[in-house]
Amino acid sequence: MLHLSAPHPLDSAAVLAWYDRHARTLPWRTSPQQRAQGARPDPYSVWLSEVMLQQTTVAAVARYFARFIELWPTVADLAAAPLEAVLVEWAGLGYYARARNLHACAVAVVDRYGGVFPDRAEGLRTLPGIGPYTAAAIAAICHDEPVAVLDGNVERVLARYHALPVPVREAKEELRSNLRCSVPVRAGDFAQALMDLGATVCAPRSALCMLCPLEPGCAGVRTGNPTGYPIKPSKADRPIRYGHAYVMRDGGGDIYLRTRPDKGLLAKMTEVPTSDWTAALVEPSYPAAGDWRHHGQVVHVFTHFRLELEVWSAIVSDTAALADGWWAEPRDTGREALPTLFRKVLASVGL
DNA sequence: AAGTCGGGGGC
DNA sequence: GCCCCAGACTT
Repeated sequence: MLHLSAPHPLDSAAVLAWYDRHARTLPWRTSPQQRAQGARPDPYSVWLSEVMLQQTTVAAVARYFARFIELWPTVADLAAAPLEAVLVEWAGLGYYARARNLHACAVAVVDRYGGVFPDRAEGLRTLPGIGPYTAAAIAAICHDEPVAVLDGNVERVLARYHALPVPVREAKEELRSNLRCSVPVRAGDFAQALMDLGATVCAPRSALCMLCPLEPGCAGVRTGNPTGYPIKPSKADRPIRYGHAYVMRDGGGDIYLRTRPDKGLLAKMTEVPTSDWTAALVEPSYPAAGDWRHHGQVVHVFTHFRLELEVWSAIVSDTAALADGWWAEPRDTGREALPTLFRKVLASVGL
């Protein structure tokens, strides 16, 4: 089914001219001026930033990016690091499968390609954690391969430009093939230009069309309601799950921590023990004997459900049954792979 | 094609 | 509160 009534190439020259004047300065970016003088971005930095930026804002990524580059300046350094160290540094950024795939990808690049990333999107696409978007982005930005770089920003720009009459998901491949026809020689700058355009001019709730280099051909402007696009699919309501979290401390004040299962939510990350998370709250079932004290609730919102945990703490003496985890000093929890949820739990008991 | 997978910033 | 973010992977 075709949804682009009159597909025509974008004015890529106008987009590039806009980008030459308005490109954002980002830590992982090579500016259009630098690129014009022959500078090429480092594929490792581009890859690292692209993975971190998946479904994640620039502001949230900046500190993590700097820290990873400081700790692991090359893909070989990252590949040589233990996965546990990578998870510690990723903690708080979310979508932890990205961190596991990041490490697996680094190992694969070293083992399969001698530490050099493939230069074409087709080759990049075979690596863990690199999907259609990321493969295209790396190949375009690093080598100017003329591929369509289609992220959420660009989807919005194109949905408005074409006044796309259906949700993006139903027309994604059509948008991709159409965009491919508009890619100029400066493929990397063009890709970053469209993403900057979506982030600054053609933003989710505001469209500054008078500033947009694509305004002359934009069907969304002609409808009089460009921000009405993209059309959103109906959203499912978020269920609530309930449970208990048990913060245990030994006689020395150390906190009992353990590793979550290999698969599923927050896989392989560090946690404090909790009950199952269920549709209705059940009575607490304390993991060890002690004088248990209630500390109120922690509420945490995940993508597809909302979690409300009752937080309990106790000093426990019989620690024999707590053998699968370890005891950590409160001052050392910054070096544990604790997701934000469990940092909230510790904070609620004053740790 | 739909579901799973975090967390935060902006409004 | 709600929306969305330089998406990938599984089923």
